[in-house]
Amino acid sequence: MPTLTKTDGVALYVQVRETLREQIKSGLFAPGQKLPSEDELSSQFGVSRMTVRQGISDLTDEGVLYRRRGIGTFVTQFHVERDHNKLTGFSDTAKAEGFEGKVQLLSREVVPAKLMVAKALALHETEPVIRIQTLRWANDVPVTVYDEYVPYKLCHELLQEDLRSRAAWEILETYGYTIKRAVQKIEARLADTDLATLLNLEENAPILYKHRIILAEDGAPVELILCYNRGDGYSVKMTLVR
Amino acid sequence: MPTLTKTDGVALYVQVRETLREQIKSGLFAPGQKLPSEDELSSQFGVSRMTVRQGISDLTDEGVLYRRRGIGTFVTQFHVERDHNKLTGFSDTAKAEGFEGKVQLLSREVVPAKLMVAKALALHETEPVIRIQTLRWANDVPVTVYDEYVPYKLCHELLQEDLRSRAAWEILETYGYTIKRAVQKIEARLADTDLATLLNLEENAPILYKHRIILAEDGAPVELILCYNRGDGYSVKMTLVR
DNA sequence: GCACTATATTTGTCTAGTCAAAATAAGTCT
DNA sequence: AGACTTATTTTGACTAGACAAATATAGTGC
Repeated sequence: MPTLTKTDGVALYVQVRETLREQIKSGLFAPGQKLPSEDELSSQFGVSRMTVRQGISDLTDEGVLYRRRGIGTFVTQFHVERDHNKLTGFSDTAKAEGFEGKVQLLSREVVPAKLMVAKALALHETEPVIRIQTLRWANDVPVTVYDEYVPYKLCHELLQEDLRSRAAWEILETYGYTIKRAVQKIEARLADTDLATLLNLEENAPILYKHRIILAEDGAPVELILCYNRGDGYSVKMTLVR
Repeated sequence: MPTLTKTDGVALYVQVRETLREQIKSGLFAPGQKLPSEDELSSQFGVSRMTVRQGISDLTDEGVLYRRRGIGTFVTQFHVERDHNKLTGFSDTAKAEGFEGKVQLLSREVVPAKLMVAKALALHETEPVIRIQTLRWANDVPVTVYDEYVPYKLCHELLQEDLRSRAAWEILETYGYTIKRAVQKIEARLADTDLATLLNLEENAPILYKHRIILAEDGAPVELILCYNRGDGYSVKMTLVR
């Protein structure tokens, strides 16, 4: 059994969770297989049962394990990719999916908020917002047009920052804002002339449109992103829970 | 303070959670406001602090509350609708969204699994699957074409069941299968002639295409749904977590 | 063989504490 | 006034137990 350390600052339940995840990934616990009971694990790891439970709970939430009262804890059969519904940056996604990502800045300006933007960002109309338009490339193919809006009062430094590797909300994180979640709405649309030109498509080609609001820890909206993805070859993945 | 009952079979932490949710909804705790400390709540509710914490943790996972160590627990500012990423049936959705839903059965037959279907359902090619095609209406407008596949060996009774109110996976639940999650892929496409006719659209109108695999508790796929939504007026909502 | 019963196993819930870490507020010294 | 220290509050992590509920298993009686 692997030994846990009590002094390196990593919580014991996190060490338990990651140890189990590693053992599952390595095949020590195969899909469908029953794990040792919580009592057994707690004595093997040398921690209390509640600590083991916290680690296991994280993995059941992720869908790696499932529990059945009176029977035991099991590894789920088919490990579909599980990290959907995660808010990740473009460069991280590029790295994970294995393509070369490039961001081309189209424009950056301070403009008064349109009604739609003001509504999404809980501002008054005509309040100044920073608007950033970018074109994103994957392996030298233009895939997405980004139209981002951030309240000017939130972070005027955004006008100087380098935008080629990070989205605006990732920069906001470095200024002390804690980004916790985002809500987005997905629709199917058709490319207008401008979009078609930028994305190198024919007019009326299918476009996956995303309306995304980035929320800080306290639930306050910090950014609005309107996102136009070319329809061919692009898809959004998500998991639904009963 | 509301009294919790120890005998009605509802876990105390669930009662704490729902009491807090009700108090927040009623405005007793306003957005941005600080909740009483966990110690205080535990003495007010008459339960241990760990029990209070479990209730609060559920609400932070939902995004209703957020905690800051050393400071306190707070109500999030803007209550965006939170029940995204939930797997719900068509009639439940209709009820929640407030439209009249109707399901029209187009065809139901047993066919050998195509490669794509076999792959999604972890079957061998040509294994028999039940294919169900339906057209779904909202307020007498055709909005979605459903193309569902269920392994024949899983539940042949599906050939007799009434499909007008429930999706196949909802019927599987009544046969003892525990549905826990689904993974789906969303794309933007164009309507072909058949789809355009069914959905009363012009050809090449935008279509939101969903490829959804329903998974049982143990992670085994029990159903594949190919879903074609008309693009105008239809959108998928989801939340992303950092 | 079949229905029922007792027993052991395992997860779910809960308690009553402890200590640590982070943030705030008050007080103290220079 | 400003920097530093100290005490207080609050959440985070953890322990070592307890009992309940669900399931499986073995045994018993007919």
